[in-house]
Order: sequence, then structure tokens, then C-alpha cells
Amino acid sequence: MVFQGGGKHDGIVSMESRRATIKDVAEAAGVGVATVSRVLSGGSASPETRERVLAVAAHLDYRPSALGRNLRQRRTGGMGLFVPDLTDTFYGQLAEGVLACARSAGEPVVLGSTGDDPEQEAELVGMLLEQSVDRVIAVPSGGAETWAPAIKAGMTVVFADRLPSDAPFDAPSDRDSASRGVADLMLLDGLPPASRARPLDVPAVLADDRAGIRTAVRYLRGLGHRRIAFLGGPGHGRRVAAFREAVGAPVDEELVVFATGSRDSAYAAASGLFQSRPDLTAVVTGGNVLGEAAVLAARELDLRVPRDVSLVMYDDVPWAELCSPPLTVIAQPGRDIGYRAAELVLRAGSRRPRSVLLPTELIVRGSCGPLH
Amino acid sequence: MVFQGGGKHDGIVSMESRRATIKDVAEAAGVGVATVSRVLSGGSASPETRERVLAVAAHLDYRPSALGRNLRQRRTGGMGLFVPDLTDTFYGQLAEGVLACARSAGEPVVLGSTGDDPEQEAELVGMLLEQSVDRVIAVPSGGAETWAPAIKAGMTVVFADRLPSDAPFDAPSDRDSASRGVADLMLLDGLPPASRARPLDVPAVLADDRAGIRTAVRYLRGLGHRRIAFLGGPGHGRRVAAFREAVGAPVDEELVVFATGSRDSAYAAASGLFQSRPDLTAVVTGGNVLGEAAVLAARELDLRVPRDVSLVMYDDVPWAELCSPPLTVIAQPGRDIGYRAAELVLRAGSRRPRSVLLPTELIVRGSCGPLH
DNA sequence: GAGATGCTTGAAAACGTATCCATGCGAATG
DNA sequence: CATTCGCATGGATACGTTTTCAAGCATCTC
Repeated sequence: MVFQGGGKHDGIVSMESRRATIKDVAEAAGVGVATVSRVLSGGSASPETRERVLAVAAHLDYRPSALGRNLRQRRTGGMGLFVPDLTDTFYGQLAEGVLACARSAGEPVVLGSTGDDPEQEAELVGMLLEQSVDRVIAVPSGGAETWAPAIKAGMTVVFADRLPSDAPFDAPSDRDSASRGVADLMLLDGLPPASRARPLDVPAVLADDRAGIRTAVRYLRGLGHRRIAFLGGPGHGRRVAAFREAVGAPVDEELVVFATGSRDSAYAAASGLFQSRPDLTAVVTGGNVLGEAAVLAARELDLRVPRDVSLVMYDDVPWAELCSPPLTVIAQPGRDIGYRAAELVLRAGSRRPRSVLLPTELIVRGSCGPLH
Repeated sequence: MVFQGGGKHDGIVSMESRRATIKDVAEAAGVGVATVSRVLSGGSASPETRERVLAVAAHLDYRPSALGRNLRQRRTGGMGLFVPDLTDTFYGQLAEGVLACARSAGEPVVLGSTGDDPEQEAELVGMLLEQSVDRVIAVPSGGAETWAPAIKAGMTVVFADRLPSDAPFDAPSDRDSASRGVADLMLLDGLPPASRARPLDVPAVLADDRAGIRTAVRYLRGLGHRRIAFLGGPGHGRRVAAFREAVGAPVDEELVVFATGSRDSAYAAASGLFQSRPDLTAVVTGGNVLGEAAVLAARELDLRVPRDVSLVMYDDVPWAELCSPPLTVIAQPGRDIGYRAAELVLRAGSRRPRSVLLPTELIVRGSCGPLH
């Protein structure tokens, strides 16, 4: 058999070694392009033809161009991934999970960092649309007004770690085991008054915030704490709701404070909280950046942990063990969340994906102590 | 003027609202597709035509499909980004820098996590090739044997944070100010013996490891330390070389140990180092994961920092301040490294990009003390 | 006024692939 | 043997864009 390839293996390497196309393979194998396409995408072909095509393709080290395929099927493969901030270790873990799943599927991932800004998020959605990437897994910053258009444009979206800020926070009963799906999130479509609001549902992969927060609060109450504060950030709506529920009816509103996404803001919120309410004895933070801020603010104000104030941080991150005392945390499986979300977004279409609730775990280390 | 668009704004929203194409715009504006293309990509056109096309395009909210454009110009826009591990805060910072630059250029970023594995890295290169993404900024795990093919395939690659493992470590004179470019990296082409090895050069954006390490070592020596160890990981070749140089001629080889990328390995290496050489009085770690491991291992062995052992960690990460004592670090501008690398990879072609060396800074906190 | 020059414009040709459809052929069925 | 069926095959088309090319037209120059 004679291969008349593009001179790739000549003694003198051609500067213009264009990548082989399907046409080159077809010619070299003496078949039509349709046959090559079929062989390579698993269609039917006679054994000898298949073998020949495969051999030629390997010899030319032909790789089908995603460009042609994408244009033909009017969609780009792979998925988008939007996280608020890659500097936050938790989102790093989540991203690693997504990447692991994507790699095993051979799919590319295009990354966007939203900075917790709905506007940037909307821009990024626009970019995916332009790229015809029709799958995205997102830690949403904006509400329905940014996601309804994406869904209407035909994108498959899966939320991870959070729900959009204006979604109802009434998570399913905490009696659900982690293996059971939660009811799909209902998003209200942001349409003009004339048309009735249509419910739009998007699957989500979430940690069981409610159980996690409740366990932490119970733990603190068991240690005798009564004035427990919550330090939250963007996207911690479900967590603060769970906190309110766990604390019980008369929740001291001064003990629930919010920061924006930045570290400065987190520090300011923590410091302000400690100063305005020196009587508080315990703090639960809604994320690791807030936890970091709380430790820093406490140290700055000469509050000792856990003697003066007990601390429970959401997210288990490697450095939680480095603090002294090591931080007691509500661990959520960041990597798993990402992996499962990627699975969902890839499986969508074949199966109707349902949401997933993953378990949290209270890891008791040294940052909580008995009252006084 | 009458717009006869695709019924997108009809009272009843069509389920099949296909996205408007350039053809739709052309027809609705009564011009040819070529004219629309020209107007939208800044070509010349008469003012009235331009205005009309723009109006129609806005009305149909037309967005040019990247698919068509990519196929036409045989290249996908945007860039790839390869980092070893997004769980490492430093690479999170670097990624944020890349994303910031990419966003301002409106370019997508496809992300890959290599896990410090050359094989995975090679696979990811293959994926970029398939996607016709011809620009990549990489924290390289493999050596020339994985990068030479990418370059030969016509990719524009920029290294960040490291050079390939088999590159010569002789960084340029440390007298270079940070604003001056360093000589481009020479990569030896991995060709068969017959053909002479051709030098291949790739621009890189690096921190001035040499100055950083030297400053740290001098600082430790100034405190009286003589038995200083270095704890390195993958890609820390330049740092260990700088360490050797800074320490001077007879370097105790037992005091230079390496781990692989994993946290377990880092801990094992740190613990082994402390146990095998209890006489060491100071440690410099080549990265923050190693620093974390060193703190953990020291605590486990009841070595107090800085009383029993002084510690300088490469990378300034938010949690360095949280440790007690807070960690003295060699700070490198992770975000800037990413941003500059993205600039380089985008500018390539117009200007011949040259490498960049960014300054490091020794941030003295509390993890180093005088000998005994 | 004839020719040259500049600008605007649209038809058409790619780019590399997947898929529809018609063709041809051998086998199975009547 | 005639017909049908199934299967392998290749030609042709479409996907949405950019770019080339030639044509049309108005203005400028000698």
C-alpha cells in the first residue's frame, strides 16, 4: 500500500506542514470523505475499509478538526465554568472536580471568573453564546434576570454550590438523604407583566447547607453559646436562612452581617461585628474567606480563639489545620460538587438531570470552646 | 424603514428562534453579506450603509458566530491555560490574572489542570490542537519533548512561573531590573541525532526566583542560621539552583529534598527532612504547599516555629498571615504573572515577545528567629 | 472630455466536517 | 429467475463567516 501523505516524513521537514484534513485521509485511503467520517465516528463500514481508513488516519496522524465539526453541528463541545473567584480555595477545589470529569470525557472547559458581579456574569454568558458553547456549570452571581436569557437561548445550565440570589431558599427537607435528588429549582422567568411568569427549572449540585449549619449551631449551643453570630457573603442566602432556622425564633439581627466578595470587605465586616457586639461568644462564617477574615479581625482586636470567641468556618481548606488553634469547620466536598455538576451537564439531554445534595461534615478541631 | 426580522419580537415567542445569522442581517438591511461583515469588523463602508447595518444588527440582536469565523480563519480565538493544580492558591492567583487580561480582550480561556503530569499535559496540548486553539500559557510540567511538538505545530506558547524541567536553569544576571526582559529561553529541540538540535525559544513570565531565594537565604544567615534546608517540588529547579548558589560552595545535599506535587508527598518530605536532620535550624520551601507541609510536620514533631526551626515559604498567600506565628514569605506577584503572560500571548505576532522577570519581595513576619 | 483614480459594493469561494440521498451490489426471498 | 431488501459507499450540501475579486460609480487630472 502506498501512502501519499503531505510529505510530513520527508527528510527535510516542510515549513508548511498543514494539518491533514479528512479529505487528505480520504484520498490517501482511496475512499470518499463520507466514509472516513463514518469510520471515525463509529458509523458502519466494511471491516477492510475501516481498517484501511484507520491505518491511513494513524499514519497521517490525522485529528478531526473541532472547527469543522462544530460548525456543522452548530454547537461547540465542552462546557463553560463560572466561579466567583479562583483565589478562594473552595472554588479551586470545585474547578478541579469539573476539570477531572471533563478530562475523562475528553471535553474542553472554558473558564470564567465572575468576581461575584452579575454584570460580568452576563457578559460571560454572552461570550459562551458567541462561542456556541451550550453547556455551562455556574456558581451563579446574578439572579433569574441573567440566567433566564441563557436558558431561553437553549443552554444547558447546572448550578453548583449556590442558587441564584433571588431563588427561593426553602431547600428540601433535611431528612432527604444525600443520595436522593432534591426538587428542581424553580426560577421565575423575568418576563414583562403581560406574559405570566413561567417557571424555569435548572438542576443544581449543592452541599447540604441546612444540615451543615444546623449541626454547627447545635454544636455551639451544646458548648453553652447563646449569642452566636453569622458572617455571610454573596451567595450565602441558603446558609443564613439555615442559620436563622437553627438558631430559632428571635434572631438578633445585629448578629447577622454580610460582606461583599472581597477580602477587605470580609475583614471590615468581621471587625465591625466584633466591635459592635463584644458580647457575642461564637461566630459561624458562611465561607472560608470570611473565616480567614474573622481570625484576622479577632487577632487584631485581641480576642483569643476559642477562649474569647468560638469560630466555625464553612469550607474545609488545607490551611484550616494550620491556624492555631486549628479551625473547626463545616466541610463540604468541593471537588465532588464540581465533578457531579460536570456529570450532570454532560448527561443532560439523554437523561433529565435532577438536582443533587451532597453531605457536609462538621470537623471538630480547636477553634470552639465551652462558654467562659 | 421596515425590519423584516425573524419574528423574534412577535407577541408569541417562537420556540424555534434560531439565532440571526449574517445572512439575515444582510437581507433585512438590503445589502450583501460581505458588506455586513465589513461593517462589523471595522472595514470601510459608506456612512449611511454602516448606520443601517448597525441598526438592523442591533434590532435582531445579531452576534457573529465564532464558529463560522473560526473555521474561516482556521483558528479558534482565545487561549489555553495550563496550571498544575487549582487547589494551590498561587495558581488560583495566576489564573485570575490571566482571566482578567482575557476578559478585557474579550477572549475565552480554556483551562487545563495538569497535576504536574507531563502525560496529562501532552494530552491537553492535543486537545488544544484539536480545538485549533493556537495560543497557550502554561506552567509547564513536561520538558522539551512535550513542548517542541506544540511549537512545531505552530502554537504560540508562553511559559509562566516556571521553565520546562529540562531547560537550563542559568537565569540571566540578577542585576537585571525587573523591567528589562530576560534572554529568551532556549529549548533544545528533541530531534533524532541525525538532525542537529535546533534551539527553540519561548517567552516566559517568571518571578525573580534567584533574587527572592538569595534575599531569604541572606536574611536567614543574618539571623545566624548555617544549616538551612530547601524543600522543593516539581518545577522548583530554578529555585533550588538559586538556593545552592546563595548558600555557597559546599552545600549539604541531605538538606535539599524534593517532593512530588501532592500534599501527602510534601508532608512526607518535610517530616522526613526534620527527622533525618534534627540539626537543621531553618527551612526554605519552594512553594506554599510545601510551606503548609513544613508547618504541619514541624508541629507534629513538636518543633516550634521559629524557636526550634525558622521557616521561609515561597508564595504569599492569604493564609500565611493566619498561621501563628504568621509566616515570613517570599512574595511573588501571581496575578501579575498571569496578566503579563496573557498579554504576551495575545500580543505575539505583532511584536516579538520577550520574556519578563517580575520582582519578588521578602515579607518578614514571624516565622524566623535568631539562632538559639 | 477622456482617462485615471478612489471608494463602495456584492457575488463567490473557501474553511473542514457531518449527514442526506442516491447508487450499486450482493444476498435473500418469492 | 425476478424482485426485494440490506448494506457499503461517495457525491453533494449546508453550517456562518471572512476575504478576494471584479464591477459600478463618482471624482479628479491633464
